[in-house]
Amino acid sequence: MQYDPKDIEKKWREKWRNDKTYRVLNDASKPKYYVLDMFPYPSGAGLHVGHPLGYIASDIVARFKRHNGFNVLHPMGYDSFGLPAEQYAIQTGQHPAKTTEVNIARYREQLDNIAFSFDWDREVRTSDPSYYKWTQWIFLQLFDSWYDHEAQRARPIMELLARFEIQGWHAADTAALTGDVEEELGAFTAAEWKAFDSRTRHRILQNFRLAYLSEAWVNWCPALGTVLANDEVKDGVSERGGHPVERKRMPQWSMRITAYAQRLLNGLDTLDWSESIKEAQRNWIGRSEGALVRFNLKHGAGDIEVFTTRPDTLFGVTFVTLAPEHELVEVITLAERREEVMAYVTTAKNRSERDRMADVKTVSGVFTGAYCIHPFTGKEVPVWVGDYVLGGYGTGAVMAVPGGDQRDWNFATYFGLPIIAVTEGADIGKEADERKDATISSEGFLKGLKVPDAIKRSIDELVKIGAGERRINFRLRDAAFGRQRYWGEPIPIYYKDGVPYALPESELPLRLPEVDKFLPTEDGEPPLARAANWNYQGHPLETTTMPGWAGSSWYFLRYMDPHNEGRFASPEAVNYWQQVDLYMGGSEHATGHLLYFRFWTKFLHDRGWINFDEPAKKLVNQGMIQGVSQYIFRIVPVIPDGPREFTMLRLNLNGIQGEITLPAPTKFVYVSADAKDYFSGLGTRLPNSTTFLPINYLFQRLPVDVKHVQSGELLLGPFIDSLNVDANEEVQFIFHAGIISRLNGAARFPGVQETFRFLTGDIGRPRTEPEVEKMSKSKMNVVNPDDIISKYGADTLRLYEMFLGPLEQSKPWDTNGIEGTFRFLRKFWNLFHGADDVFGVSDEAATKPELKVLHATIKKVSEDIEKMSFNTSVSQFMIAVNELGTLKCNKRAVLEPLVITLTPFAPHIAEELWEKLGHSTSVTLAPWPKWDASHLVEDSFSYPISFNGKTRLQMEFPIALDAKSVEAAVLADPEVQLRLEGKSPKKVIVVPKRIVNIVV
RNA sequence: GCCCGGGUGGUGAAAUGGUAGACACGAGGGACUUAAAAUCCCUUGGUCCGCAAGGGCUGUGCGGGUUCAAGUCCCGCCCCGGGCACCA
Repeated sequence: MQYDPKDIEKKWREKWRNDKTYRVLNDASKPKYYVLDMFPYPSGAGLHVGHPLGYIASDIVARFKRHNGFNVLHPMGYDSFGLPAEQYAIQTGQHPAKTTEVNIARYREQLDNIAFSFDWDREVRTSDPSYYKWTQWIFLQLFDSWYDHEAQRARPIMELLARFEIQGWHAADTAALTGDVEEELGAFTAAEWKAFDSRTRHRILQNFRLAYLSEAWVNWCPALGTVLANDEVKDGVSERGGHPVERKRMPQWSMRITAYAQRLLNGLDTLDWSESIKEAQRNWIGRSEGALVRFNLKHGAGDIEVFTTRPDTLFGVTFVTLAPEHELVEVITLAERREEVMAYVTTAKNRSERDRMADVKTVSGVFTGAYCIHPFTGKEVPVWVGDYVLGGYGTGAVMAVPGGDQRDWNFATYFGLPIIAVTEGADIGKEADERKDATISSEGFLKGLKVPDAIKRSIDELVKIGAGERRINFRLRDAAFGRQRYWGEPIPIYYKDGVPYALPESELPLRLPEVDKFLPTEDGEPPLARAANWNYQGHPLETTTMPGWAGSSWYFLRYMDPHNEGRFASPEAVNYWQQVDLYMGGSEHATGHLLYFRFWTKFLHDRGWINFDEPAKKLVNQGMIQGVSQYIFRIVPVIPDGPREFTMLRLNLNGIQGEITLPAPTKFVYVSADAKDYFSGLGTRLPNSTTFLPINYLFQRLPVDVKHVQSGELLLGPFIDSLNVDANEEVQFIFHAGIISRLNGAARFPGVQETFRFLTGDIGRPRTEPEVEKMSKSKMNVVNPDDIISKYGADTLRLYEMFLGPLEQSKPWDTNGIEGTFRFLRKFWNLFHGADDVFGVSDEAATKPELKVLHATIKKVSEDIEKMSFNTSVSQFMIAVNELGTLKCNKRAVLEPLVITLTPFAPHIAEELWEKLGHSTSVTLAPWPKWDASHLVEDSFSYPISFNGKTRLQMEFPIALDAKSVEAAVLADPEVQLRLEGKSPKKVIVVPKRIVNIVV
């Protein structure tokens, strides 16, 4: 029997399913290993070849650990709430739950085809009420918690209430209770607290809750009645529809992730994650040390607070800039400047933040007419508004030091504001001096100090005169948690007198209501406002839903105990499975998902629900699989029905050779990539001064479906079929050697009647031009694993994806090499089958060379899996099969252990052969073979003999021979002597079992 | 601008400081076959010398350095990919 994956793979898929081979029990008697993949969003496009790359790698590790006696948790599920399903629902009216269901079914089928060892009994879906019940429950815990910065952990809000009743709240509590990173709060005594009405108390508590309602800036699009993400806004209008967008402050549910900023930063040091991901998180958290400085206003009470990392440059301050959103803008602007300032503010703040940040070149701003007082010099400092200052970062105001900060310099130069040099050796006529190792040269007490000393000294001075203090600032902002959307978890909150209250736990899950349309209401309320009876005991329920990252922030816990109805997971399950041992996923989640994931884990730990505070010990990012698009070129008439006849040059390998008149060129004139250069000067003159194409023809580059391309050549038949041309319509191809065309299915070379076959055989096929880029439908370069599986089988796909190269490296998907892995499997199969294709293995004892191959393979593959170097393990398997083939080895003693080692990579073929070898239980349960070093010992080693590091000849010596004897033997060799030309070597280096190097 | 990756044959790639290019694709040649498929064998970094056997030189983005020995370590550049950012 020839190796035929089709039947084998189907057979085993069914058997695994029926036998529940991959079921995992919480069996505390075995050591555990938790392998987790980032679960997919089930999009309508289905799985593409990029998805399985990580899944296959983690599956190999999971299976390997299982063979090595671990109880392995390796689950899969779906991040099934999300925008695409909702958009589709808006367009088609289909309920997102329905389309999600259909998409999941397709994903499941595709995943099953690749033989992942998932325990599907543990599948979770974030959109399933039995799952989101617990997402809502965690939300309620967050709502019920505050962060104690002294104890560095979250605590129940009750404990804060108790504290208020005894101590009230004082300015001195700011550092302890809000960690200096949150909003200011007015002081109150214990007596005052007790006297507050419930509304006031709730309002105050919002400042402490980890899930809280606050005013936040959003991109509001009145026409769409919804809030847009930064990247949905371009040039102040919505990307879809081009409707105006305004920045608006709206009540929003937020997560106080900033409370965890320092711990999220510290925790990184304990994690076995890639340095690039950790660095990305560090940058995102963006801790900076500096000072808070207060500039008193010249007129009226109050001050402008600025945060600066460079208080040492204070003497260089020549103005202060406020963000357009800054609340003081309206207060301090002089009446006569009001109109101009407000006009600027309106335009500036309505630019999206991304726009403002991306546009470095344009400087814009306006003078408020107001002044503040420099804390050290007492001089008046003008206050400006500029959109280079962002409202959401720091205090929303900067002290501008044009001599020390380039952005301030640009602003000052543009508006003609004074620039003072702050550092020695600065050339402020050209640019700001941002060096952090400079010496301060400005006037005052900082003069002559190095920057770090000057920073310290300036803060001391600020504290002394009460104009500022040391401050740590984080770039990280609290995460917006509410979404004006339908397809997400409802937030379990109801409102009484406008005050938000937690829904009782017994009311969970708060199910998504039915609505007539998935659109906002006419007055801009989110879709949930359309639901009938959307209230709790007569009180309105929250109408926004949770963002996509809510469900994925804790899913790793649910897999541990997915059907528990009384808790998100039982303490026993959590204690047993603990952290994820290996987390596999894309690096695009570096700052989104992975940060929230860590945040929720820390929170659940603080409140005592779990006993660890990082979700995943080890993280591996699989590289991106890019698509290889294929482009062909086309000549199209600019006027579709205009005159068609034109003259072209006849081309061949030597270039241009005569003219061809195409009597009736059609709309389908394609140009092979190897001839495209002749068209580069389109409409202009070619080197021999003959116009090639009339000016009213266009030369286009367009992608062709990668399915219609093989080895860089266009497959004419399938391609022409895909064009939907009438059978009598002509399609022409121009390429290097000439022109071919097809009419009525037959093709002819101009002037000569020929068959199609002649043309493809003789002239070849039109070449396409490849380009590596992101996989996308529009580029027609999406490769779906199903096609490959139906052609070669899942085992080949698994092996090939691993063989492509190092897991973490991005690489283009290219099936050119896939034959190699398929051939390998066939050769592997043939080792067990005689020339007549009948299964047969021998029970003879293995020979020494056979054992060497076997043990070298076990060793290499075992070590490579631990290192996640799967491409090299596949190579080792190939080497083993080639060598065993040469040795004509069909011995059970060699092949049986080899089958086990191949199982993690190619489980179907391994199961089939294992069964043929006479086993009745699954090979997935077989213990991993141990390699024995004694089989790998060599008797002798062929030393490369090099002269000055250049290898010249080989000499074989027994391994046991010591360095001295090797040296003597080498020098005694006549050929070595010949090369020495009588000279005696300066030095001879002998590295046993490695090399001999003679220095002359 | 900053941060993180990465530059090795025609292609994907391999290489504890120790024989650069394993393994695979592709290409070329051959065997088997009516033919095809499949399989097997040989050649395959570049270049030069040689009828041949064989040999020389050169070669891991570029320029230096350390070392008996560098794809690998150090210094300085260039290029490509990805991420972040008027972050004060």
